[in-house]
Amino acid sequence: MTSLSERQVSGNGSRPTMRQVAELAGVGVKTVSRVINGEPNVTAETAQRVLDAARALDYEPDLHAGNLRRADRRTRTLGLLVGSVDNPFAGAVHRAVEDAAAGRGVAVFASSLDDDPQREREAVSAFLRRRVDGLILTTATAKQTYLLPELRRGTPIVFVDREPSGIEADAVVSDNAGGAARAVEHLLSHGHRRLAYLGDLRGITTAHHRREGFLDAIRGGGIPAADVHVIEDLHDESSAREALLRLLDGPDAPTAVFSAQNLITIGALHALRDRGRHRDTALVGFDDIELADLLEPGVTVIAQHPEDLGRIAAERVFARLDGDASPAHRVVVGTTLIVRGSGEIPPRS
Amino acid sequence: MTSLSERQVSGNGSRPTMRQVAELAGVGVKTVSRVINGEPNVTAETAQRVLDAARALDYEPDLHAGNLRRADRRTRTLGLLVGSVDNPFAGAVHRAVEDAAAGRGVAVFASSLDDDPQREREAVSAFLRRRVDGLILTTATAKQTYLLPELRRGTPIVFVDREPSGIEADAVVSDNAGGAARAVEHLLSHGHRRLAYLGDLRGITTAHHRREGFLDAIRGGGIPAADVHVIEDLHDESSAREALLRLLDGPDAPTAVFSAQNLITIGALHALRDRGRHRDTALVGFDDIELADLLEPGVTVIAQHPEDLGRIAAERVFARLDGDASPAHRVVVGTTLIVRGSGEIPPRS
DNA sequence: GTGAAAGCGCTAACAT
DNA sequence: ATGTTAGCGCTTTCAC
Repeated sequence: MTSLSERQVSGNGSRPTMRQVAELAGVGVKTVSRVINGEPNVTAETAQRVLDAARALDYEPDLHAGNLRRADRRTRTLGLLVGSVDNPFAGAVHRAVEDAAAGRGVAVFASSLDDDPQREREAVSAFLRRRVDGLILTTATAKQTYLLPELRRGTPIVFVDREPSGIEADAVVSDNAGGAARAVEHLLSHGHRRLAYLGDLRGITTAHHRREGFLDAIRGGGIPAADVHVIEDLHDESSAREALLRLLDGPDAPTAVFSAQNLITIGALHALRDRGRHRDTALVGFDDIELADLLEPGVTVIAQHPEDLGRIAAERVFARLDGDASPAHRVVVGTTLIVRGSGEIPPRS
Repeated sequence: MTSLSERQVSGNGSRPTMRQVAELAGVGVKTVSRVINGEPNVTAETAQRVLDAARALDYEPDLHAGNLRRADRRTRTLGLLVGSVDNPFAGAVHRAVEDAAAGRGVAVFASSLDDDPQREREAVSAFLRRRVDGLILTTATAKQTYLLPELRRGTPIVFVDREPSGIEADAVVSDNAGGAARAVEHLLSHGHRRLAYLGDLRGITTAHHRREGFLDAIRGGGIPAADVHVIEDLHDESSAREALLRLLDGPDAPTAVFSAQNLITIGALHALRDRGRHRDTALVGFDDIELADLLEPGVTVIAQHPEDLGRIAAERVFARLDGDASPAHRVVVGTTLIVRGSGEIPPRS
């Protein structure tokens, strides 16, 4: 009859509004609003009429429209920035954040940065335009001063895995230096003196701390620096593999290797296999890897606890949203040495 | 001075609006809107004044507020539902969806279902309330008729990995039956007759198709059904491990095993190691697993291509959003047999 | 090239 | 217990 509301989209396009629900139920919009939001002062009977109407129309309230006027202006949405959602470590962090958020009716946006600072800026902006209530990030930038205005505005920002720089904000990180030192001590205790460090891009704070922990322990063990190979700026499996192959083929091949990151560990494992040296070269990896226990030898690792990192980071966000105005927290999550065989191989004599 | 705008939140709480940017730039809001959205009819000079003001205030436009009145009503947001963001298969799908979406300025919500139908309903509702432009889901429900109203309304809904039921919608799935059959043929060609099938929950369509493919190939190979163990309703590593341990310890232990899912494969690998049977029992897994090439023997698998599934699913969503009103597509992505050793072990004689 | 007014779907504040 | 009015931050429409 009326041609006013005709649409030419592929579906019929129309989404029921609260007004339509109100009309069908024969009540005012505010009554519908009360029912949908579980507010008091509605008789059970009216409430039922409203719910029936909503059901009949397959009504879903528009959260964003409501937010525009709502006092707390919460979108019940979080933004998570990680290296890549495809990485097992990030997946575990993500899952923990999601679990903490789901209990509060909060949905999670995720974005992969591939350690590209430019992507971080864009992803943060995309999330802020969507008015996320908080941000959890494994930063890819050297300094995060660009977040200062947003932080001052009251948006909870929590750094996970990597520490912030140029900004005082909550951070939840692994004990990178301690874990790396523990790996070295473990190798030294098995008699090794010629060690190699295979590390990630130097600009990444975790890589820096792991390297420092490694070198501190080397010094503490009285090992001359000349006996140690420090290879950095590796960033994926293939570069790590090639780097270790070069070491194995060169003079003074290490008798023990510390690989400072999961992909680097996998690259190192490949290199050792390539040269048939996996049974006479010790290896300890930082961050646990899938199936490490089924390899021969099993891969000894310094395991991180990504579930804890993610959960605690999410809890920090919610604490801030709940009004916690205390100074920036820095939470350090311990690492765990998991002995499986590769780290206990003695030096070749 | 004015106490009207005082807030008691921890930050100063105020977020600049387009109006404030307009005032600072000395122009009307509509002009700011034009600049922010890259619309024509603004002189370069005015545009610069607006951009300067926006920069000075650290202004981020409110996408949702704009959407309320905007003609296309697109939030530039997608909802992705997977088994768990912590699973490598889901991670790869997720990453592919994200990459396809990022190019279009679309952000992605992800949610883990743990194969719980109830969680699916809640997650879908949470996404619809946030007005996602489209939905990509690895469904956990037996029937998805509850999505019919939304689909008719024009919201693109694409099923990935598992086929829909009770609803005609786009679907992108692996060739589950074909891949499973290929696994069986491979095992039969190496002389096996006593096979075992270790499968996921029967309610899951992929599990069903893999089982059918397995049984078809068994029949095609002239193997009597009595020589085959079919174990179903396994759903994680530990249940798979225990199930295979029981088979290995029982009479008529299989000489070859087909594990129909990545976690099941890992459980099976553990069981074989537990009994020291990994070198004399053949194994082919469905879905590739990390480090499969470094195990001894290497793990032969029917690899899926999760990146393709995710990318194609996202492309379907965008095609629908761009007006494609053709009947529901069903895209089948092939699988790849990767020979690594475990699948080529001959039967014990 | 620019801006004022109306309105998107909802909630706050204030009726009744 | 329920409804009415204004307004959230933006885009649309239309005037200049």
